[in-house]
Amino acid sequence: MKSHKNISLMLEQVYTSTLLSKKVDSSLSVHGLSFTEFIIMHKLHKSQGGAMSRIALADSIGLTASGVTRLLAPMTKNNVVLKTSNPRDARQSMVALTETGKELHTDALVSFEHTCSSVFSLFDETEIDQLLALLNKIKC
Amino acid sequence: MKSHKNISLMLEQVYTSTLLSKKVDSSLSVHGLSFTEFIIMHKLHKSQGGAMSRIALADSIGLTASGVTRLLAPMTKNNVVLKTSNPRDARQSMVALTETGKELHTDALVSFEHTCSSVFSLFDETEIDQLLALLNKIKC
DNA sequence: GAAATATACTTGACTAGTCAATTATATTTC
DNA sequence: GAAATATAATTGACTAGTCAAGTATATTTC
Repeated sequence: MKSHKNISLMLEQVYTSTLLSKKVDSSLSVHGLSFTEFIIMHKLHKSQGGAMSRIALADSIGLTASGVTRLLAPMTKNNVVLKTSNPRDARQSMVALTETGKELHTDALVSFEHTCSSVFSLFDETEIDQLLALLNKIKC
Repeated sequence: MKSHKNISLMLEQVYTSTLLSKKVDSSLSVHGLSFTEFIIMHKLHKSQGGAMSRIALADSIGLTASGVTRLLAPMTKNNVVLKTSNPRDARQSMVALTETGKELHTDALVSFEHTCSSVFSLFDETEIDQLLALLNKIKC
């Protein structure tokens, strides 16, 4: 029966992510970073121009604008990111990595890569592609 | 390069779960339940004998014992679950669904099934099995 | 069978968010 | 171009957890 499997899949999907997040959190803790903070830094690093608005950031990581505001507060205080304004739209405040932030990202990325490859070590490349394709087929 | 894909996969996996959790939370809110509360009720419902210790519950859902204690507090006050003792081990306090809890679970399960089938509507049964198998291959 | 160690919780202090309301600025509409 | 509406971000009040320390009971070790 399909509905039964749907339920198992949902539970398994969320359970797996809970454990994965904890694993990543503990691996990043040596850098003084949480997983979410790292994701923010990584998105900024990858972004065109190196700066993003809070809304763009929130959407890209699946959080609310409010959550992003709160997460950025300590990161700003710790000089990991900085706030600039967008001359085209005075409502927006753009966020970018500082030099310190860039270095921290580079360091943390090494730990993050380690954790990822350990967690997915049983996968061959085809399976990774398969899993990515299946995740993208979920209608969130 | 594989390490690059590992990273994308990790980010995608966690991002998807964030959105899924929000979707389920909003669907269960009409029953006054959070996703985690529903999971607790569902595990109790499925459990042999209908009662579980806090530790068993915590392990089965990927939370800490502490988190479970805090989650159960309001559920106990609202007469959804009840606490009993284990005569074989006085340290343990067992949790079970009340009659109210059983009815609530039955109702909420309908909403949950709906959400699950909507979210996985693009999947055929083979793909569900595939995704389940791949998730189980992750080394959490 | 007493002492040492391990297990099952619980609690205090904290982080990581959410939602609803508010403020400030942009955009649309007429 | 003034009024109505929409968007970006922040804040207050809250829920959902985490970790480290503490308490109570079990188990092991000698």
